[in-house]
Amino acid sequence: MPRSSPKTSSAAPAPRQPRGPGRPPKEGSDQRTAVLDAARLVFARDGFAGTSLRAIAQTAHVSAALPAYYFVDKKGLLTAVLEECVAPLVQSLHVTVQAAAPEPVAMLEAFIHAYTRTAARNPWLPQLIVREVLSEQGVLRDVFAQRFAKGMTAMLSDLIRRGQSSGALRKDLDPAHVVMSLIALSVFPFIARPLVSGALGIQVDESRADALARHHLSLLLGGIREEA
Amino acid sequence: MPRSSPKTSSAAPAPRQPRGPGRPPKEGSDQRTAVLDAARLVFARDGFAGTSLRAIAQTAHVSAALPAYYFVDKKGLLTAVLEECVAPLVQSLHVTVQAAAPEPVAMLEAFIHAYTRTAARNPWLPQLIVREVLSEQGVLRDVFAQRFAKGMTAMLSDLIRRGQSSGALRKDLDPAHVVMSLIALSVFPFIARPLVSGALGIQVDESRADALARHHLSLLLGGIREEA
DNA sequence: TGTACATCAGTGAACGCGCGTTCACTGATGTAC
DNA sequence: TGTACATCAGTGAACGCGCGTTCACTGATGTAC
Repeated sequence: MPRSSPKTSSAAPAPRQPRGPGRPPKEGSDQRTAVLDAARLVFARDGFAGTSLRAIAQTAHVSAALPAYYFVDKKGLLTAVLEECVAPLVQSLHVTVQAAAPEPVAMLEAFIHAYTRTAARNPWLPQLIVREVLSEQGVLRDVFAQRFAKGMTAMLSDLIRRGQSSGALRKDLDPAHVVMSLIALSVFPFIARPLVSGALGIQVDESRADALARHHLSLLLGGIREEA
Repeated sequence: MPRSSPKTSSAAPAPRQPRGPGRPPKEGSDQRTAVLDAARLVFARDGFAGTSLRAIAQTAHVSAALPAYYFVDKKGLLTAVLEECVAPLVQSLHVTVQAAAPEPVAMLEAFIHAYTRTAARNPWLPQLIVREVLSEQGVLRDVFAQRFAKGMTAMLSDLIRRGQSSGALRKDLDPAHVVMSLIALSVFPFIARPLVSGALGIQVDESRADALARHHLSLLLGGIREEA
């Protein structure tokens, strides 16, 4: 049993190596995936510090030693969740927005709709990011916050600036502040679900995702003040 | 040594009781306060699960047994933080907004400015609330989320509705959704500080609080679209 | 005033428990010949 | 094909550690008389 993650290195489908002796990884084995999925959910629900590897193992119906077997340690498991669960979603969000180019307002609409749908389908995503990546003492703050945040915010900032240049968007607002507000509106409903569904009575689920996105766009573009 | 918080029950200045025998609480003793302040900071920074009572004791420069002595247990300490640190700030926010009544837009401005100033002066506040009270498995979610959230959201919803009736605010937006967005804009910069100051380059501190509030108001009232 | 005593705030050391992590081991699956 | 062996995925039980919590105790501060 190798100490450095055995299957991780061979995670990419081996391109027809000489195939040394020994048993190859069983095709149908999905225990690694089971651990990863359980970790995603439990980390998001209970936080990194509040989660035990035993709880993850139990959720995944595997032995308590398996998480360490595949992911070396607890931090490695969180890293893997970000690499293998978060990264693809962020990447796909990027692609969707770029597909709506070049019209800035259209890209903005694409971002808000795509993000809202993604978050509604994967409620663990915003919770995990905010709690463990964006917060002050987040375990992987510097490593990953930048990795995902830099690209996304750069794209959005550029988008806003182009909108201002073309005369579609107000020029008296600071682009960075607008990006911050844009993210704030999109993200908040998913990280404060109990408040939103409890005190405000707003359902935040997949079926309401588009209605939510439409509200955000309407408010963001037009503001709440009645035009004189 | 009484098991049920010794000083907590006599925290309110005793109104000239018969004063039974024994030593009264030393006037200058502030160890209880020291623990409470340390807890406020460390809970917000590391999360409830990620914080040890020993860490709090060390921060407060008291013995490891003191937190339990004054606050019974870890949950009791968090409860006390909410009761004695959060509640007064929320209360004062209420008062400030009501003082701006009855004009809805003026109250909105008062809320955003007052909240932003409060959060900038007490960065632990939004972090603590979001992480430990509003999140799915928050330790005191049901007890306290409602206690603070219900009143605040009710006031804000009412305010938006009155603004719509008076013709000052757009009637095609759902009041509950507007309240959600209002809170989202105000709260987000403080819970995602590393993102906001890192990737977006926006400083979130006391000196910038008013500028931040002005941006939120401008965006919220007028939207980002250039008027035709 | 002095003396005996009650009560206080606060502590040091220990408790059992659950945690992350380790490791010798197992039995199924493969290869070599 | 059969047999000996290598390697795999995965586990059960144990490790030391830090945690929340407990409790007998201390010495300063007060009261009673």
